[in-house]
Amino acid sequence: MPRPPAPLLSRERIRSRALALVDADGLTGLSMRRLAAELGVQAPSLYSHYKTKDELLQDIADGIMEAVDTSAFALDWRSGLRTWARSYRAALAAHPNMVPVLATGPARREVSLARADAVHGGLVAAGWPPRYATMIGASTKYLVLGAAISSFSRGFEDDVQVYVDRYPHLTQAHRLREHADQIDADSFELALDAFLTGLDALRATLVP
Amino acid sequence: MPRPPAPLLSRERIRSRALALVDADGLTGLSMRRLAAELGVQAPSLYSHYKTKDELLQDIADGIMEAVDTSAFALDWRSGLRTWARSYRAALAAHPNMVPVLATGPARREVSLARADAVHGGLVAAGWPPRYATMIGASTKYLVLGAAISSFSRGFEDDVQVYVDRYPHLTQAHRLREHADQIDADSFELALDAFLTGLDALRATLVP
DNA sequence: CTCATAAACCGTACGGTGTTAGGTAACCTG
DNA sequence: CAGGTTACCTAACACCGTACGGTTTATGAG
Repeated sequence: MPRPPAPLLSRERIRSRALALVDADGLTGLSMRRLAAELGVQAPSLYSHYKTKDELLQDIADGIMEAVDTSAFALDWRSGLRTWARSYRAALAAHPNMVPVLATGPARREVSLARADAVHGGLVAAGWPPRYATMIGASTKYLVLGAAISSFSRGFEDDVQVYVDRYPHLTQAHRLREHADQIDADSFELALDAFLTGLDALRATLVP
Repeated sequence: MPRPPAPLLSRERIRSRALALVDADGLTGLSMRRLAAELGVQAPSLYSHYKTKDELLQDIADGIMEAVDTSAFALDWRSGLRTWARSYRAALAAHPNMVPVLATGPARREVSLARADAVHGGLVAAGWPPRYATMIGASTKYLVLGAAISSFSRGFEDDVQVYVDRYPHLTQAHRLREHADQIDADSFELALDAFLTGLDALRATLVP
């Protein structure tokens, strides 16, 4: 079968099917052959649309980053940071298997850069010294990516009983195993709150 | 060559050589064949010592986690948390390529569990309600793992000039490119400080 | 001291991976 | 309508993790 009358593939079709595969079966569940098969096509055909598998993954990552919201910096830096962090975390939590790609991939992605610029700009506009704006942006990113990748719910295996007697202090945590998602969400909010409170205090020492 | 008079391999020899490979060339730089070659041996021979490649990686991860220090909880929870977070971050920063394994791997590793138990226990002993101890432990881990995996220094590529004019607010950050490691360290300290300050405030509302 | 067993190496091989090369026919531009 | 580009194909390369079985040697039991 040579070039078909109507294209069978498109970057968008490939990307969305690939993301579905990753969501369902993890990063290792995505292979070019398997993806091609799901699209009713042979593996090398994908290379007419993406130069490498990594380019495909980065493109998917770009799509995920578009859900991140930095608009609230128009209000004030606190809301800006909060909205940014929450939407960022939500975007990652929607596709947890993609987090390693998002986290380790280069920041050259257009979308990431635009977001970083908005954050930095918003903080500077609110009166933070540029150096602090950089650090606050980085710190918040730490929190978000850390929460996404080391999510509590992924931390424990299914057979819980093993640990319980060996590590008595963890009992409580294990008992809450099924509420792990809630723990994750609560921990993130706690961290964000504490962090912002701390920033307020810091700011007071900077701008008396 | 059958069983040699003196063993050519040992778990320790394999593990340390494997870690050296990962440190030098990243996770993708570690293959069983290549590792075996470096040890003067054939790939399948490694399977006499490790059941799978993943078991090897988890063993390496265990070794890294041993450098994490939770002893300072004996003093007070603030020092405990600080020392834990710093030593944890340092351990990861020493082997940044291993971070994805450390972050996504199961928490069933003996060493990780012992650490988590110490943290939880330390916080509870200091008067934090168990539920908060869990969240504070998780939050701190977010910070550490996020800092390790999304390290600022890895965020930007070498050819910097491309972005500078497109994203004016980032100029400052880029100028500091070569100080990226310092930015990482400073951002982490800032985040940790702010977080702890916020926890103090939170504790004041809990224990009046 | 013998003898069975387990251990630690080897070579071979299977099924998978990302990717390249070259072929063919349909599309798009001149 | 000619010619180049495009989007598919098949075949193949170089790798990957690892299962299998063979060979010898160390080890532990009687």
